[in-house]
Amino acid sequence: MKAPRIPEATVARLSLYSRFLENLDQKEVGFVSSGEIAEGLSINPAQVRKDLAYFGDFGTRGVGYKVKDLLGCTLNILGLDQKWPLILVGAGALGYAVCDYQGFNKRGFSIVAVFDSNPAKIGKIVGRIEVLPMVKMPEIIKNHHVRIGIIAVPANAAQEVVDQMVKNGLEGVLNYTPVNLVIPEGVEVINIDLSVGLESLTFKLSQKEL
Amino acid sequence: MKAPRIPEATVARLSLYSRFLENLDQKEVGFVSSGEIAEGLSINPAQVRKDLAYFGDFGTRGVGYKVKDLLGCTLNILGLDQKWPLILVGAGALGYAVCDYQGFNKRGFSIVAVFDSNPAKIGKIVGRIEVLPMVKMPEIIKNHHVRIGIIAVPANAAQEVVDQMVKNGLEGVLNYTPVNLVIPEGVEVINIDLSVGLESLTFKLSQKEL
DNA sequence: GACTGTGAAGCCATTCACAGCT
DNA sequence: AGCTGTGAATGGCTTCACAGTC
Repeated sequence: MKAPRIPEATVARLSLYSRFLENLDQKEVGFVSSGEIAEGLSINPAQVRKDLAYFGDFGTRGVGYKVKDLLGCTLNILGLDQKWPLILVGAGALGYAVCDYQGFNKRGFSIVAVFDSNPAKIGKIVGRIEVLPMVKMPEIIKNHHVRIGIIAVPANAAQEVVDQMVKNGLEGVLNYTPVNLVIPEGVEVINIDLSVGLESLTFKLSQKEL
Repeated sequence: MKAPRIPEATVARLSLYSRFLENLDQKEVGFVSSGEIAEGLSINPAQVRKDLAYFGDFGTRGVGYKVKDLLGCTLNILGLDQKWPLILVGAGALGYAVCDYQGFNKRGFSIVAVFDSNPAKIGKIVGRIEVLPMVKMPEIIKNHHVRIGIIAVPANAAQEVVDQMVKNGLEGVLNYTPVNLVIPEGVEVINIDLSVGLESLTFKLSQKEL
């Protein structure tokens, strides 16, 4: 595998390709062209080819890409050929939703523990998993070799939570909180903002009136 | 207000600025510089100034921006000086989370109705709101002048839901489903993918090993 | 002195257009 | 004929650097 530095945007799309291919594979489609992928995802075909070509020559000219092979490659590149145990902090409504979310399970992720700082929540069951107190975090992370944590707590608790995660050696954080987390070099954070998109919509609809 | 076409990315950041300013205002901070905003959001200061300058000259050289004024302007630009009633389809865990999400309420959004196609869910209460059957959608949309809908259903139901939304005149859709929705020209869709970010993380962490 | 507003430069990403394979 | 892989062209966004203002 050669690695001439992959654009951020390409990685994000790779995830989309991979899921798209999974669907095709389930429908037992054998081959697919860049044009078909592009249409299914509302992307430019050249974009699809260029993205895939970063990682090697997967396609056959005149034919397209073999679904099974390409799917395997995308999973491989994304690191999904290995198991990624996750921990989740926050047993509120958002935490429940994350546990319940099919997109994680389907792709081989598994949440091995849910934590909450509220004593009233400890012991409750969130999607088959018992909620644990925060003090158990070090132990769980070590025993399950967890590298990634998910933050689904109220905004004012987010920094405190990520500090603990970092202290316990986590290398990646998925942050559902609208907070700009401060983290040391070497830890990766991905922010998913549930409401910025809504305000893009109101902006656009407001503009329409003019 | 002049409008020389605003970059997509600028609009997204405007939402961040606006929330950041709201926090400052609550702390009764009077003035703020582009550098301070930039630091708080991990952005380049020049970026902040350029973004804000698209909409007019809000700042004072040597001083910075007046928090209250700038906050008002951002809200105005984003269209948040008016009420945006929303409907939500999907009374599962994700739907609960969306209803519960403080980011919407704090910014003046209100969900006026929750719909679900599952008869077992009808009549249940989601965050003070009763779950209604899908057939009530036209009536609610008309009576409350709803323009934006939120989709939080399982993936396989998403297209069907958006079709109904469009048929009933909605102009904007916030889609939490990992599905590429097909919609007619003139309807705005924002996709928020809860899991793509996680796969960016696994990609990066996998690369680290090399 | 401090900070904004902005042309110019630089960088990244997307799209085009076509050569090359099957 | 059909579709991939890719240099070249385009377009958009970000950053720099500095003139202008308080």
